[in-house]
Amino acid sequence: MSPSRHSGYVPQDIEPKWQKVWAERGVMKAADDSPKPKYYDLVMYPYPSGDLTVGHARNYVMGDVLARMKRMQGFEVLHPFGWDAFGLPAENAAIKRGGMHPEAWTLGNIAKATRELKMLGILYDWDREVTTCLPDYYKWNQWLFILFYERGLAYRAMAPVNWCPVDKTVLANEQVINGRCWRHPDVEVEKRDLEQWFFKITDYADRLLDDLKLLDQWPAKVRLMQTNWIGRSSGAEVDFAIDGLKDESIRVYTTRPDTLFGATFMVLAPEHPLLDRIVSDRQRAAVREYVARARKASDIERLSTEREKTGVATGAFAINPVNGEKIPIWVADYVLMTYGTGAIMAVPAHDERDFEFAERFGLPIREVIAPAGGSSPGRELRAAYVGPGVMVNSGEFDGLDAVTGIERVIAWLDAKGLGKRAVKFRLRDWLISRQRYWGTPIPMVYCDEDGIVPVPLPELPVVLPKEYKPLSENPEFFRTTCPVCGRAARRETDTMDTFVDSSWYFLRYASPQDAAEPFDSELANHWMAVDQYTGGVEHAILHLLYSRFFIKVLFDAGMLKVSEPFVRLFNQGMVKRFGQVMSKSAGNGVSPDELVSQQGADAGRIYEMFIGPPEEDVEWTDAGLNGVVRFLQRVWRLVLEPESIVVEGHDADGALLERKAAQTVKKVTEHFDELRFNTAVAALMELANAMQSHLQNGGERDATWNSTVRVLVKLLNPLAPHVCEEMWEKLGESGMLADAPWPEYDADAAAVPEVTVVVQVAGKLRDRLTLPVGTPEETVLAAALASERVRAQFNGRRPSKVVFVPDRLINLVP
RNA sequence: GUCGGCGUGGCGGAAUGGCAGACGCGCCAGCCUUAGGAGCUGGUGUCCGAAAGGGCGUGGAGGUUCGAAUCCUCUCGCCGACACCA
Repeated sequence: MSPSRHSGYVPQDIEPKWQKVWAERGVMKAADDSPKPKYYDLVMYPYPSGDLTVGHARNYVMGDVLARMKRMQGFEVLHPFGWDAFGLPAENAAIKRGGMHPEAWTLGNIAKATRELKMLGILYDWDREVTTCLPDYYKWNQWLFILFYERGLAYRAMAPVNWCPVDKTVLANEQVINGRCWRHPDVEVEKRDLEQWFFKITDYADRLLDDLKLLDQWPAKVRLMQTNWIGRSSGAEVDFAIDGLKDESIRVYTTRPDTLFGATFMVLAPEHPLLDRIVSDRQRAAVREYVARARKASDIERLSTEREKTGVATGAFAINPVNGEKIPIWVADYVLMTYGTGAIMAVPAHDERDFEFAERFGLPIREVIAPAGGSSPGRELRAAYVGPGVMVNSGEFDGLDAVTGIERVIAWLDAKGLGKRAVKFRLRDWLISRQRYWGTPIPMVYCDEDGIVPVPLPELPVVLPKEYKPLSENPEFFRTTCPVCGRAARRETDTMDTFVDSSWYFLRYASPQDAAEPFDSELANHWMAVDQYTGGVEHAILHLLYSRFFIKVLFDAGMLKVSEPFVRLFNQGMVKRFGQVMSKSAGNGVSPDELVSQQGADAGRIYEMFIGPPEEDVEWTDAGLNGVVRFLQRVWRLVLEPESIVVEGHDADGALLERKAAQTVKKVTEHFDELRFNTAVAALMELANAMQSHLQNGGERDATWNSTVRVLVKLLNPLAPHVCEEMWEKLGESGMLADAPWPEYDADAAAVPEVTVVVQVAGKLRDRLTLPVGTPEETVLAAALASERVRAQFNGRRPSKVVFVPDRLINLVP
């Protein structure tokens, strides 16, 4: 369907015209020194995959609609854009295209996507564009890395990695498919221990958790996901002596110190350092074999909860500190070395996993928490009881409520020096090393004399060599001299996780050309925090957590005054077509190019917003798009060719139209602010329908009409800026619509006169009804009837009176 | 398994305690047209009825309330996140 045939509305003519005007006038530029209040409107910057579809564009349209409204409302809007340009796909594409450099592929995609975004009329302040693969940007990744290092937040440690023995390279988790290499489906991935760089995010675990309370404009779901990810638990660490070994003890962590008397065995993780020392000669061979098997098991096997528990007795015994009991020590892979102390006291009566293990290996189960009133001595447990109850079989603690018991037992342990209160987190430190070419080189040097030495700041950036091959195989890159002693030394050849790039890019937008530091503190403090951050829910945990971490570190370093980066967060849904997420590679993509050349950018923008609730996944259909084209044609006719509308009646009501316009101002303003774009579009369609009825019913094109026309054009402008700008000009208005003030909400004009009706039964107040009073008699009647029906149905009585509040009282039923 | 979300016409969805189905798609009828995959007008939850009118209706069952798609309990179904975190 072509929109051009039945009105003067030809998007292909007007859209390029206005895009050029906006660019010339610089309406999208954010002034650092503006007296207006600032508004920082940010969409998550994309990976330039070369796959830009109207699906991704939906996101950017949302950001643009908000930016355009905020500008009209008198805010100085910062609406920048950039590219998450390092990363694996560029390397894969380069390999696939034999010989193409990742940089050429990436920059080519960026150029293409930029053109398409402009074509949709999305206005970014391109002067502030950030591209993370350019030395101008990644220099500051290196600078920040050294800052973290100097603050004790970057450290090196051994960590297991996925290793492909054929490619002799480390694989990302996503490149391991069913325990095998993605490029060699018949080759099993090995676990190797390598020295890796970590950021100490766990130092900030408490603050990252506590400050979630400040983020009241984030989706509850994301806050919950972060809470679970950080996973704070509190309990106690308890030392168990080892039978026959005087100088060693094993420390366990438990959240249930109240069940200490029910510990009937102990379990160590296969990697536990003391395992080798305590194991009995008799069990040594079996334990060795078990540990070797556990190491080899793939993550998938080991993590499966379906799998039956496995384990081996060590032959050693621990002494339960509360009662001196000797309990066997086992080794089993359901205990993780990476959480707590790598050792647990097993209380099968009150822990499901321990129960399962005890059943399997015939270990004793002793009840120490009895459900209230349910304690019968010697009763047999059929499953672990994890509910509330009273301590039993627990010596001096018998009879205590379990919750109180936790505190008492901790105090008791503390007093005797056997244990203490402890808090543990599920969150682990952030492993940032990547054995990849296409990323930010980690700016460190290894010297035989001086050890690990950061590259001096004036020597940054450590530039990625042009030649595309692994850095560890590129002597020109890794051969260097020690910044301290000047002797030959070796550079770090790992690059950084690209999540480092994205953890602070929104700060760089504040001073994108700053050559002295990653960002200008004063400007960053001016623009931060981000008022609206929009992006996919797939980043609910990592990107958002890492960014929050970065901001807190920079806050502590005195470089920022805000301690949280994003005030309001929104996660939009995905666009599907033929039931699948839209993408070029899936063959179901619609490109902005196609959309703009067929229906125009404005129709496409409105459709993107009208297609469904912004947080939901939506299905793209061509038929739905046609409805929006019709709407724009109708608007064009109403605004510029009203005489073409056939008059069929003579009962138009100017007051009604005025009220509708005022109500629409309120609705659209609120819905845009709340990002409920679909209902905002519906409200605008209602207004257009009301205007059309008005003319058809013989309404005058008087002052009310003219102001309604201007309200419609302004409210529609953020969604369909090209056509609105054109209509604005044709209406003979001076100045650009982009700078025109947003319509004022006139509450008086919008108010539907209301009255509160109080229905009384037998003199007692029973009901209040607030109702619009258009024609008073009808309204009263409607209210009364509704109430009467209710009374009749419910208790057979009828209302005796209807009371108008405040000033009238009438009898309804004689 | 645990946690969270969602169930409304032929379809996408409105309505967050007050006339269920706004708005749009699709469909039906009519107008206009040489023509229509355009435009305009009217209709379109379901059942009874020629109509006026009325009955039923928000996955299911109960409950709270004068009043429930909306709040509570249970249940069924779908989707998402986490997944042995002691």
